Amino acid sequence: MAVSARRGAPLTPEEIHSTALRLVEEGGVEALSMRKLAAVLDVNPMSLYHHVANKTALISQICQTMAGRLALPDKPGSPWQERLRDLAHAYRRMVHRYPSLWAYIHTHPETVADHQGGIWDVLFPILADAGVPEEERTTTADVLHGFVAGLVVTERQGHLGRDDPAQADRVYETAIDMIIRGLPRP
Amino acid sequence: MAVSARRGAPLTPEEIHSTALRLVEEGGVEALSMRKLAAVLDVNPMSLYHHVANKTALISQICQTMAGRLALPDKPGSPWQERLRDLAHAYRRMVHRYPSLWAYIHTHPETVADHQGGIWDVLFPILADAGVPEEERTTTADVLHGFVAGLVVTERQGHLGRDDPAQADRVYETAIDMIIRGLPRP
DNA sequence: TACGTAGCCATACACCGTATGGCTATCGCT
DNA sequence: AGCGATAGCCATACGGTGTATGGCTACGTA
Repeated sequence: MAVSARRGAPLTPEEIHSTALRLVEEGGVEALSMRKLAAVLDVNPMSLYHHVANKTALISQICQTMAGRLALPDKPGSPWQERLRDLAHAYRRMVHRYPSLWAYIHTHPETVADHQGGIWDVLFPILADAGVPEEERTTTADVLHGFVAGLVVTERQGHLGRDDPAQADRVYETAIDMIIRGLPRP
Repeated sequence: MAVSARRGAPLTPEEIHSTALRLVEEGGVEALSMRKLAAVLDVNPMSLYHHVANKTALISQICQTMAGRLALPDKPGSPWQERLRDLAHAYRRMVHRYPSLWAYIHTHPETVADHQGGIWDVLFPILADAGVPEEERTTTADVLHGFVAGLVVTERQGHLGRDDPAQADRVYETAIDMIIRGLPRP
């Protein structure tokens, strides 16, 4: 199969994805270039294109592997308020781990498929328990997701806890309180 | 002064900013390049650098001119709920007008100075009327801004009103309701 | 043994931002 | 009037980007 002269084994999509994700974690999305990635993998840049359609497809794929790493908590017995809070915290943790990639997703929504798997499977039952009627759950989920996403972006921008990370935690908590307070219809 | 051979008059920063903003409105931030801008202005690319420090400075400047175009409503007599709603709508209108530039700001917060002028001067009195104690107003403003920004981004991504723009209006309205409901402490 | 093909690579193209340095026409000053 | 400073413009060049094109090698299968 004409394996690379410099490397022993042939490339695998997994190897490409993980190293690309590592590059993004280290230097942001703008630090990921096909040439640099190829250099790290010790391969000619064009060899990547035998395993990846193009750069945007690659980013989309590593976005999905990142989303797959979202640690989803759900304690079915607990009240919906607590579960919603846990979910918001899990979301926050993930954004803090991959801030740059997350910003990319926010401006390129097409990279992530719609409303299936991951967060949504956890969020919908929570909304059901909170008394949101079924026909409103999709949009409510969208609104809540928008709120939390905007909140985390704001935090990433340095506001809410400019100096003190403990204060950021507190502000995040009270913001979640606000959401929980606002969710039930009067 | 050795005016351009091809143009009659010398370049002005205003001309550069407005044409750059036009390019961004038409094709997004990624469609703005110094070379294209120079071509539109019928000038050598390097001539731009006598009026603009570099590309990011240029973008930062057109961000500010955009922010200056935010139509800020404020009816001091009305209740804070109504004024908050008006502000959220003004924000939404602006994001819809310059979606790409807005996304850029969200991922490059350094482009816009902090907490002075524009929105904040209007938002702070509203929060005061809503009974938010002074020492919490900054973070509360940040949280609310995060909420609304995330909401609009979500809308821009096609959710909340996928098909029907009227439905998007309705959902936005109820989301603002939710914020207003959640703002006062219990 | 012959062939298809999977994997790799070298080259090239068009684009990008911008550092460098030189040209010219105008202004203020002597 | 003469002259230096300077504002505005431009040509060239460097290092970077994504990727189209086409050719090479070595393996699996028939």
